[in-house]
Amino acid sequence: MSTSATRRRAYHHGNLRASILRAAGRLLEWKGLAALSVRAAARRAGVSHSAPYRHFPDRESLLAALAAEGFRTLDRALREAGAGGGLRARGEAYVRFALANPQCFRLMFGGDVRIRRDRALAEAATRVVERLSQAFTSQLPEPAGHDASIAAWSLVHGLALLLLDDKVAEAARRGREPEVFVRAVLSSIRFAARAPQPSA
Amino acid sequence: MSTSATRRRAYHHGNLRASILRAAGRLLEWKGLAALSVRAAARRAGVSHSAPYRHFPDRESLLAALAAEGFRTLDRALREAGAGGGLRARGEAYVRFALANPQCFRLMFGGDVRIRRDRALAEAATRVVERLSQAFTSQLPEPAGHDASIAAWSLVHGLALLLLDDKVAEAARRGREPEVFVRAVLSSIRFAARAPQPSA
DNA sequence: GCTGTTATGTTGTCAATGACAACATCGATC
DNA sequence: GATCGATGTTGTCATTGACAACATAACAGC
Repeated sequence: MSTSATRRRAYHHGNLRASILRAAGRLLEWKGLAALSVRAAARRAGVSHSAPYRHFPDRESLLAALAAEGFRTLDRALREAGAGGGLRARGEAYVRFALANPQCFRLMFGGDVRIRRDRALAEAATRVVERLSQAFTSQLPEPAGHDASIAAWSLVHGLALLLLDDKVAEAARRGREPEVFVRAVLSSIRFAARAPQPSA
Repeated sequence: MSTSATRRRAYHHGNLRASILRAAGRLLEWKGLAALSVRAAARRAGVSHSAPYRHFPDRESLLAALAAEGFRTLDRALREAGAGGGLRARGEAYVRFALANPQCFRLMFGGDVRIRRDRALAEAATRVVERLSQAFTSQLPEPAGHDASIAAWSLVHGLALLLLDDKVAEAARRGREPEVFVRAVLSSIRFAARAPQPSA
């Protein structure tokens, strides 16, 4: 299992970068962003407190790598959802990802990591944005379609965050399963392509 | 000006709690949440490094107080917007508040403060939620109205955060002023008062 | 093989921070 | 005017991010 660590705890770890990322990812989801320290990740990976600095210049770079990973996963989820279903399927996939990886989602959009600082992160994020935008503009006429695509993204993004924050009271859910509730909320909206009454 | 500090730097500050809050608020907006340390706030208020602990049990309580203040301000803004205009005015006020107080808004909804832990905070937050919910359910028929109110909230909330995070590319704005852009995006949506139909 | 060079971990250290304890000072009350 | 509780200060500790100096492994060329 432990690649090269099995045979006898070598001085050189073999794949420390990946190990640190795994450890950091678990700490993030289990204990939250505040508890994710470089040193804690190092401890979990079984190396010295400053070993991670060989692979990540500073803490923010480590967070950026985690966020980039998140964007790639989200991108995959959106692609898969888009293959079978339409816009609504994509929206549900977006919210599902957020609910499944709450801390990661918050990291990706929380402003704790400056996206521009990390090239890989910037690219991964841009890809997601473009995918969302394309999916929409291909189905709605310009130029209103572009604004509608922002609106749709805002809708799923906001819903995901409100659910994560537990801001949506239990009462509002009326006992429905998350999946069902999300579908209902997303369905309560129509996009105005041009005239005020598109009537689906 | 400086209330009681003018006459000669008394041992007892007079109104340290408020001073700390002011200092913390400025640090928050100027330097961001990460740079808002208890000690920095104390320095700015001109007191010793642990003086704030007399008024706030820990750092999170200080943040909670700031967030509560934010919720109260937001509540006022929503009330004023609701008096003159309708739902859309409220939505625009919501986004406007977020853009005017980015760090505070993030603090209020970022998950860094556990809302339940602080009574004042919980009440202030609940009041905002109820106001938003009421405004909607009074204009849309139940039960779809309730889901639509969540959708509307999600919409403005998500839009605010995407704008804060700079996730919305310059291109998407097409040179429009923020106010105009927000109005356009919010206008591209209609609420389905009744049966949700699985369209696209 | 041997040696030098470079990438990768380790140990040691520093300043900043959150948190607490022990002490100082003020103001109100009897 | 002595006492006591609220409020502020000083001192201290463990944790953390960050860096420097050192150690070890891997590999190149000879």
